[in-house]
This record gives sequence, C-alpha cells and structure tokens, in this order.
Amino acid sequence: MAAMKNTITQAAIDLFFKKGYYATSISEIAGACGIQKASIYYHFASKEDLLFTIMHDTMAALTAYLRRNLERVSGIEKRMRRAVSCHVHFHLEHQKETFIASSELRGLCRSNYLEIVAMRDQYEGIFQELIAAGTRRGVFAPCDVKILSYAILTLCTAGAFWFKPEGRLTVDEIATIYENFIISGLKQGRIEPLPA
Amino acid sequence: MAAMKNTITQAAIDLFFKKGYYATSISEIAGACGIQKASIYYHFASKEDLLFTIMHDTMAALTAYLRRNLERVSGIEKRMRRAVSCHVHFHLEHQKETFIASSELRGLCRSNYLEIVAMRDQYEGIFQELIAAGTRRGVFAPCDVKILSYAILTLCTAGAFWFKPEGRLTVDEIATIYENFIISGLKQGRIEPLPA
DNA sequence: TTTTACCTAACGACCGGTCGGTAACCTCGG
DNA sequence: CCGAGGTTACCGACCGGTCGTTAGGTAAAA
Repeated sequence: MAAMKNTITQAAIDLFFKKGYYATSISEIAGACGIQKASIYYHFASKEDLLFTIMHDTMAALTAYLRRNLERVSGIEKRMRRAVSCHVHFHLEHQKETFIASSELRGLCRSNYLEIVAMRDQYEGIFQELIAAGTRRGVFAPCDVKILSYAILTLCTAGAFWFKPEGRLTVDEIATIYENFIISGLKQGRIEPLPA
Repeated sequence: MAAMKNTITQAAIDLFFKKGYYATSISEIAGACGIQKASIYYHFASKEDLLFTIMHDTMAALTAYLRRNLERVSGIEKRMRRAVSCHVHFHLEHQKETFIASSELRGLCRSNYLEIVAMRDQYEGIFQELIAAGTRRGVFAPCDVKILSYAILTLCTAGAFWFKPEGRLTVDEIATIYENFIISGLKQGRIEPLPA
C-alpha cells in the first residue's frame, strides 16, 4: 500500500536530478506518475517536504552504510581506505539522490536546512575523527583536519556530478583511484616502513 | 558611461551567489541597483543573458589568469604547483563568480551551455596536459588523466562553496595545503630522490 | 534631432497550493 | 452474509501571486 508514494519520490528524484529542484514543477512530477498534481498533496505536505524527505532519507542511508561497513575494520589506514571506498560507492551507486542532497540545500527553509546540515556534519565527523586519530598515531602527516576532511569528501562527492554509469571505468576502479590518491595525500611524502 | 551595467552585474553576482539563479528575480536585482526591473532590459537581453555574461567573463578571466601565471614557470612539478595555486587563488578571491559559474550551468539554454562547457573543457585541458606530461617523464605516477584532473579541479573548486574570507586560514595557506596534498597524490608513494 | 537611459503599466504564462467531491475499499454490528 | 459508515487515494477546478518580458513614453545628453 502507498506504492504511489514511492513512485512519486522516484519521479521527483529523476526530475530534480535532471532539471534541478526549482526548474521542476509539481505537475511535471505528477505527470510522470500518471496522476494529477493535487494528488501529490495527499502524500506530501508541500514541494519542499518532498525534497526534504529525499535528502533526509539519503543522508540517513549514507551514514548507516558507512557505519555498517566500518564495524569490523581495524587499523587507521584500513579504516580510512574503507571509508573512502564506501563514500565513493554510495555516491556513485545512488548518484541521483546524492547529487540532489549535495546541490539543492538552498531549496530548504531554515529549520529543514539545519536538520540536513546537522546530518552532514555528523557524517563528516566520522572522517575527521579518522584523520585526527591517524595524525596522532603518526600514520598520517600532521595536517589541518577540517580542510582535509572537506577535501576528501568533496573530492568523492563531486563524482556524482560527472559520473556516467555506462562510462569507461567501473565504480570499483574509481574508488580505488581515489583511495590511493587520498591515502598518499594524507601521508604526504613520508617514507613507508617496508611491510614485513 | 554604462556604469549601471556594472552595477547590475555586481548586484546579480551578489544575489545569484546568495540565493541562487532561479530564486533571484529580476526585480530584486533592479531593486538592489535602485532602478525599475524594466530598465534591466535596456542593458541585458534577458535574465539568462545576464547569467551567461557573468559565467563567460569569469571563465575567460580564469583561463587568462592561469595562462599568464604559467608563462615563465618551467619544470613539470613547479608548473603543476603553480597551476593548483592559481586555481585555488582565483576561486577563493573571486568566490562568488566562480561559485555561480560552477553551480548554475543549468540556468543556460543549450547553445550557451555548450559555450561555457567548451571554455571549461579548454581550461581543464591545461591541467590534463600537465598531468600527462608529468607521467610521461616519470615525475608523477602513472594514472588516469581524466579522473585525476577532475579530482584536482573539483577539489579546489569546492573551496568556493565553503570558504569564508574572515575564516581561520588565509587563501595562501589553503592553497599550500592543496598544493602539497595534490602533488603527493600525483606522486603516489614513490620514493623521492633527495634534493642535492 | 537623435540617442541614451531610464520610467510606468501591463501582459500572459505558470506556479504551488487548496477545495469540494467521489469511487473503491475496509470494517464491523446485526 | 449484509450493508452502513468510515477511510484511502485520487480528481477537476480554481485561486492568489509572482515571474520574465514587452510596449510605449519621457527627460536629459549629445
């Protein structure tokens, strides 16, 4: 039951991704679902509510995905590698949603905006803790944690802007490239002790 | 003469940056200039023409700035360092314009869109040639040129999204952090010959 | 006299959102 | 097993408002 609510959400995701939130009208979304625009308001309180729901669910799924994948991984470098990999995978495999979540923040009113930003900050916090722990233990070179975390996250997030599923490289290949690039940057030229 | 045209452009830059292109109305821009909205159309053919002008001028200035700064720099690594530094400097010192140029592409019709994208591709090409030359000569580790160039550019471009002029770090400090981070990533763990 | 740089007023289109209505389905007392 | 009453999920029509844009006019400058 309420299958239509999912249909609406999916249509909205497709259209917000393709045309942007402001350029998409409620009647377009309704048209894509084969219903009248008034019927949208049975399922959602407003256009912004629809956007907020998409963003909120996406951020919740993203954070849960990362936490779940880090559960049984130990060692700073391994954890950071896994975190980057997860970040890339989620963003490329849920390209439309993550694109919307990171580019349509301006469509939200103040309270909704603050809620999404809080979720984003919490997610970023996981990376910042990893970086901080790594520098404390000498695995990573000393650095500015905030700047580096922004760098790492926006780097991978940006993938959702240009990624094409039918493109030259697989998600796994891209994730590996980013993983190595970032780990190198975090270590900053220090000479590696040879593995045993 | 035509001082008002500059006033309008600047007001549009401020408002597009603060609220976004779609959320900004012509009458708001006019209001910020102390004129009526119809008068905007004496200086610009349409709202999109205003956006396009901003983007076009910004991209032209960005490319010219980079070329000018690379003119007398030799050596792959030095050139790449300079290029990254320029990219960061320009994006943070012209934060509003570059933010608009990289986030409002959807406001353009097809032909205008293609023109701006062509300028962007040309700019990206400078970085891609640097990366390719670096890998050929063994200065950088072998890598996927396209992916790495996207990575480098979006990394720094993203600065325009969160940078606050009154913030903790200066533009120079941020540029240096990025410079080192990127060079490390491009060299990918290879052991540096000690400088003489 | 022509051009420049603005104005007032209005237009048509479209937008998000609301209203009253309704057909189909579910529930439950008799 | 029935049917009354409520609930679910939609529809068509409409509203107030805003938007980008245009038409026509005007006062000053060239």
